[in-house]
Amino acid sequence: MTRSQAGELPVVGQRPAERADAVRNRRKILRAAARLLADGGVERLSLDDVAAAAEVGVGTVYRRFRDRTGLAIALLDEREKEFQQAFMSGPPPLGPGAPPADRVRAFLHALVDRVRDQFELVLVAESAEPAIRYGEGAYPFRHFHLVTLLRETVPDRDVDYLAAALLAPLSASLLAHQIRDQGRDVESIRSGIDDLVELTLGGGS
Amino acid sequence: MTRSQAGELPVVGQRPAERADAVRNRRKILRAAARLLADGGVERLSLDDVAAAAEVGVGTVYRRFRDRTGLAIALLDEREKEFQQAFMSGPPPLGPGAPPADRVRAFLHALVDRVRDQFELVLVAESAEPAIRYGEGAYPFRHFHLVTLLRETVPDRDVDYLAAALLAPLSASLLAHQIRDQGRDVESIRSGIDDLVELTLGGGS
DNA sequence: AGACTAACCGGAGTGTTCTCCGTTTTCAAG
DNA sequence: CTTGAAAACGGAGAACACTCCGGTTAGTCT
Repeated sequence: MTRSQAGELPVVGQRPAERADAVRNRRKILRAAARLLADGGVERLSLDDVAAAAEVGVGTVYRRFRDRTGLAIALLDEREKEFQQAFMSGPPPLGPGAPPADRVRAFLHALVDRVRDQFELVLVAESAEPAIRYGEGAYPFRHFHLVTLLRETVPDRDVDYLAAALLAPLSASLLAHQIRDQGRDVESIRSGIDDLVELTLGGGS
Repeated sequence: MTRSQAGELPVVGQRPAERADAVRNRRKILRAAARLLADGGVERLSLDDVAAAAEVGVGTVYRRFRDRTGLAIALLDEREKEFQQAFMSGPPPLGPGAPPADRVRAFLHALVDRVRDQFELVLVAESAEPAIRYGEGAYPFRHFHLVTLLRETVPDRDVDYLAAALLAPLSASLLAHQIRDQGRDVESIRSGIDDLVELTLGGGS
């Protein structure tokens, strides 16, 4: 009630644009983090070490990336853009052109690979607060994409919930258990997904 | 190769039975933890504080409960037993007697309440390592229960995977987002679950 | 150029989780 | 009751995530 009187009401996501030194440091930190990660895995990714390797104070790391999970998300975001293009505008069945049910299946299959490629990092990213895990980064896009596809196949259902329900089994945490602990191979997970999609969206034809 | 020669080969889960002081301390810790939890919520549940309140060294807390998530799991396990009895041998539709699809639906509905009742604690428990989160505590029972029900309705599918896929959307983390951040009410989540179950297991009739 | 301000920087400091190991306790066998 | 050893205890300390704030810098306005 005290803020924004009559003047410029700030547009929602309109941030003031980053200063030059801020940009420089963000890059330095990301590069250092990627390097440390390539070496000793996620454990090596202590933010003190990252700060030291980036020749920057810890405070700077936290201001740029909020917390450990924020850094993980930022690292993931780099490859995520390719993935987004693949399912938004790439070749079918992942991209447009194929029947929706096929695209859903292709999307979930691709997601398995995506998670598997950067297991440790995704695991860290998933430990973010729910508001962040599901409200920022890659998730909203993935969810929106699924909602769009589901609207074409089961329009009279709660597509919003169903989309979330289809994404949930692809958490890194569950996949880690199925693959590492249970010894399931990726192929059998794919076919499990196929079962799920066939049942929910019909045989596909 | 050095252990177990000819003598007593140890049975798999056969632990040596807890010593008297161990039992006493375990109880002291659990009571202290429950009390702190009732006061200041999960944040108050720092293990130093728990140890102090239980009049026990921190080392003892960690030996008895492995880590923070282990304590959360132990606290949850107390009420979990009632829940298990409800779906194993209670009245239908949750317990035996109703058609499998109805039991699945009732089970998932009950699970929403279960998670909601102890949101904070479940959130902590879910941050356990995958091997623990899915390999110990409540999860294996829930999964096994679903597998049993699914075998009666979709026997020619990968019921093991499907059971995991039905449990995944009921993570505290996702529910927290849907309820707290998105403002969904529990009723709409229930109906979302109904959509999911109807689609996968047929109309129910 | 000079001055002003908001954004940014660094790193010492705080609180917390978890480990390590010397000491103590339990309990069973003699 | 004594004795021996496995199990448990306690708490100092290491490691780490994250905060706070006095000092610095970039970018803007005159």
